[in-house]
Amino acid sequence: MAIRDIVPHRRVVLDDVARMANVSRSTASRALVDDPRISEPTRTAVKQAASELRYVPNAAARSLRAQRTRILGLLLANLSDPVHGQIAAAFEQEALAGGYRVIFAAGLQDPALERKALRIFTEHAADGVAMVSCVLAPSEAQTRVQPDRLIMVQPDHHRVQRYRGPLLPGVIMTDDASGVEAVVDHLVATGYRDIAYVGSGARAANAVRAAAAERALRKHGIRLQPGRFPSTDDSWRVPDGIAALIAADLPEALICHDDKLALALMDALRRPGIRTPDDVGIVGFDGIQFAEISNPRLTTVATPLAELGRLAASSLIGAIQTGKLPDAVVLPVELVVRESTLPRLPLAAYPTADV
Amino acid sequence: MAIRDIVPHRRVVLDDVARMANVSRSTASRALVDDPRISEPTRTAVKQAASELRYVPNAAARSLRAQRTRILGLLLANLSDPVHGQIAAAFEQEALAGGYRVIFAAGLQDPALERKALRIFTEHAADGVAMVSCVLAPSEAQTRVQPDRLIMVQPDHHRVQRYRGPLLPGVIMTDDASGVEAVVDHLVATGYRDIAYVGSGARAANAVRAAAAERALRKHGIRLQPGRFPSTDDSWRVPDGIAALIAADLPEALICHDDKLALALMDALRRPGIRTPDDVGIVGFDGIQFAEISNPRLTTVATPLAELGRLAASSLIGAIQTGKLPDAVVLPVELVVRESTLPRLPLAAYPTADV
DNA sequence: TACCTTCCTGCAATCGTTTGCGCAACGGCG
DNA sequence: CGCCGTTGCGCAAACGATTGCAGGAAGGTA
Repeated sequence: MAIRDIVPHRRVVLDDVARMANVSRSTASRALVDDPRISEPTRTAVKQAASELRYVPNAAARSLRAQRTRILGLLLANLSDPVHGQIAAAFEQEALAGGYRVIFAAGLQDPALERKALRIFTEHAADGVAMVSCVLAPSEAQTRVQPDRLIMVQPDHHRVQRYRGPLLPGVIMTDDASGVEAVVDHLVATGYRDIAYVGSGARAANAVRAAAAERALRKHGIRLQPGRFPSTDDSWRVPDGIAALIAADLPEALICHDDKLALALMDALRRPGIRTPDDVGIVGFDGIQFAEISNPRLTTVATPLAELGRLAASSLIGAIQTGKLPDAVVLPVELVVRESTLPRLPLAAYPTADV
Repeated sequence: MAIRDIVPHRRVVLDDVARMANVSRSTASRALVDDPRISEPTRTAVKQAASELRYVPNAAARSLRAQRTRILGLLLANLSDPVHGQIAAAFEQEALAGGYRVIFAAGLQDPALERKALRIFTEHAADGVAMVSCVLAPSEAQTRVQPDRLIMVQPDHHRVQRYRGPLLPGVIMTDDASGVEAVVDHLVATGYRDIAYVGSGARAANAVRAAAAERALRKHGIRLQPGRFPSTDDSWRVPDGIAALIAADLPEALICHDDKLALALMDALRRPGIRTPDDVGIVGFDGIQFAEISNPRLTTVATPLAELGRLAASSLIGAIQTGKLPDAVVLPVELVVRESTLPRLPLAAYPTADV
């Protein structure tokens, strides 16, 4: 039987394959998934027919019947953000390796958008959902998707809020508090005393990092003036107005909410003529790749971005298969000291540990 | 009838809604989509029941019957890349606004991965597919997914290869050649003569940009030595070896394959003590946001990244609805001159046009 | 009363798979 | 020869929605 006898102008379906192989639909289906009940010659014939016809199974039909979609929903703050880009890439790769597809949505720190995304995931009956840096309360999220198929990635709020109870399963946290503490210790050890925090208004992690900075500084007997400088919005440029404000009341060091802000701030401060690290030390958070090649290279707290994505995906897949969500985990972060918080030295004298 | 009488521990389906509203499944279905045949009171009752039961339609069942999934497949080079992140974000947003969901895959410049992704899109019966910066030949891609539902985003090869024939519909191109030409004109006008190109081996756009640089330079009577410097791989660090090579044979200006490479190269050249722009002019390509805040700020060719994403999505949706792919289009790019190709001036004297 | 519209609703088929169950055919064994 | 266990396959029923078609009720007209 030739291909053209079977294929009109319609998608090839399982029946076509079965017909070509002279077996029933059920046999064809079983042969394609290597069901042991099917004999070797039949299996071969079916596979041969399938490949000849370029048969591609229909995921919707399969999902409908199997009650399993092999789709993972990934909801994150912002697709274009380098931090989330790295997480997303790792998530996608891990999911693909496990045989799962990923459907994405950006929450943009907007609860309404996040709800909408969760609804979409539910419509598509995603087998699992991961939320990264979202603003929706975990309790609400759990009412909107199957709570035992939900992974949330977020900073460790508990540590800062001196929370002692048991942790929710399925939460993957980064130890932002320790990171900020390491930053403060480093700054103080380097000789900085007048230290300020600059936040990025819209971001979910802001409160945690700011509070952690406050506590860590207090440990050294240094007081952080809350609200000393206004928070910036989430854009790539720090307004000249804010830069001028900071320039007029210049601390010795600035802890920034994240790397992007740190880099943007370094740039904005160049206009009023303030140099890093000569005039002010600057440190970021996240450890994005641009921080490694900025000028000066940026001191930051490296978070395991790829690991976060991988772990979220693999935890989810594990939860789907075993029905059990992994316990909450707090991933360590690492202080990476680079040029932006060091007294100016000959370039060759800079530490090269991270190169 | 109370909710608990109807909902055991199973997902709510249309039948449940129908039963609660005392109508048939078909009436319930029609009421939910505001079919004019359904009377007002019935419609209201059904909607009331649906919301009370928190009914969410099953996308798989709907797609199966309707032969339309409202899913768009987006295949791009690299999810974690800032360039593609911006495109992806815009694509997702536009798709969502049009009522479409996006399923992603990263091709990583690997034909095998790209084929696999296309197969996945086919399995999910995506209504449309967009490929951004992919390496698969358009002709092959067209055999693997419905060719009239396929958008490809890529640099304009034709311009460089002096191709004169008709352009394939459904292709969205960026005018890389003009961009590079503008760069060269700018460099020459600024006084640079000894100009080299540094490529990034794995990237698809590399050949186009390199060839365009060669042609543009020839126009000014300048010869580009092909292979003067080795291509880098796609990483964030330029190996010290390559930096040393360049330092030893330093041109007056370097045209880099993209912004990431340009920034990485500026950084790598700092170690042998070469400063930008004092010792060498450097220019990138793409116009990523970090190029606006690097030190020095980077001269680059801004490509309309968000527009690319939006246009890809809206073209696709248009093609799905009208059945007709839009004609090929070439989007203009724009030279943005910043500090990295200017003689060192007092900071205040720099052009601020793009600030 | 008979008949025709108009409006609203329900029946049942359909989309393309997976899968529980039943049934032949076959060979071995007593 | 009769019985039984295996092996290999097919029948038909799901999964949850959409939709062509038909039918019942209500109202108007001759």
